[in-house]
Amino acid sequence: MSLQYALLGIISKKPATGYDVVRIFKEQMVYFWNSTHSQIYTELHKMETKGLIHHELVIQHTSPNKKIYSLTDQGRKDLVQWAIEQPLKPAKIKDEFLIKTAAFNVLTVQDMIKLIDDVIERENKVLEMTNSWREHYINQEENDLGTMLTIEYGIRYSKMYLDWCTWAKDYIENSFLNKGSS
Amino acid sequence: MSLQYALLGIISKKPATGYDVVRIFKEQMVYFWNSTHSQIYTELHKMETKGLIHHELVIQHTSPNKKIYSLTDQGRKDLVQWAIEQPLKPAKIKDEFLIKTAAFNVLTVQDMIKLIDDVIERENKVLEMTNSWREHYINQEENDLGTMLTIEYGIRYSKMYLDWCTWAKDYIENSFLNKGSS
DNA sequence: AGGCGCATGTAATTAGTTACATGATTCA
DNA sequence: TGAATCATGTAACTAATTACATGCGCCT
Repeated sequence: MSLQYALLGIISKKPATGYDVVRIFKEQMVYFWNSTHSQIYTELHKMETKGLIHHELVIQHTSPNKKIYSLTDQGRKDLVQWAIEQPLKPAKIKDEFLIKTAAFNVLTVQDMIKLIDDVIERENKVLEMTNSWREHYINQEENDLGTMLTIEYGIRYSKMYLDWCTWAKDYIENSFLNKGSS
Repeated sequence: MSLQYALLGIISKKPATGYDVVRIFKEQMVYFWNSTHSQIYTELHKMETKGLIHHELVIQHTSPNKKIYSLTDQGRKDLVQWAIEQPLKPAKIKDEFLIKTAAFNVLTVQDMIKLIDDVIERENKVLEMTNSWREHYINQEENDLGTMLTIEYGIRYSKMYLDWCTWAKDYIENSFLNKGSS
């Protein structure tokens, strides 16, 4: 259900295709939402049936035809009402790396460090992508408040994650200095 | 599937009941995993059938009987193998508040500020809980590396979230100083 | 008397993932 | 010539949520 509001929110800024939404999720929203193209397309169909959005078909020659979705009045009304009236559900996070971290007791120090290094590399890439996306975004005509706020959130999230990784490596190294491994 | 490894990880530290696991998820792991009792009980059944865990039934008089689960050798082996060999899946986050934030363009400034204040209040409570849980935990006999690392992660996460909220309020106030609302 | 903590489970439904399916254009 | 981008969809399956179900003891 929340996915529908996520989609309404995205489309509220600018009419978009399902394909656009997929890109937005992974470029700008990885830090707080995720979905797949199959789920998005089916959800858009349902929302159109409910009268929350409608589409305009654009015939293309060099690439496949596309459906550009916009909000209906009902869709906009529902979005606003949800945003201000619906009590916030707590965030739900599934982070496998931290599950592995929680289970460090079954690993050797070398394995721990390797896992952390891998995640540092990964998170650095994400941060780089987000940084460059922000730069590109800021040098544009329109800049949307929601985008400015959430992109800053993403950058802070990545930095916090990376700082914690560095701290964790230190903590582990200190813990095992005069103790040996596992 | 990852849930099974999360459960193996928890049980690897200390034998636990389904009920214990539910508590651990919400006290210590809210920052990186979540599940419900119904899912956990059914998953524990499956894992026992697969020979990853086994239980000891404890008959109680003042409260209901309980099943204390421990890892089998196979369970421990599977956990280690998963931790060191399985490539990390990217974290999946579902944070409704940030979806609302992304859609701030449809709201009034008052509504934005109210939403942020609500989330600050909520996050402060979470941080307090985590802080007091950590203090209680540190003053104990055994202290597990995974727990130490992930609890620190949680505290950093909450602080980052709160800092960002403060920053966002400032940003919004500055944006609308001489412009009016919506 | 009513709610919370302890403790476990199943059934029904919804949400999400993975696999299957197509096809032109562009770039290396 | 092989992979990536654009673009949309359905089918099969797995994961997760919500609702239903029980029952004692303790605290207010």
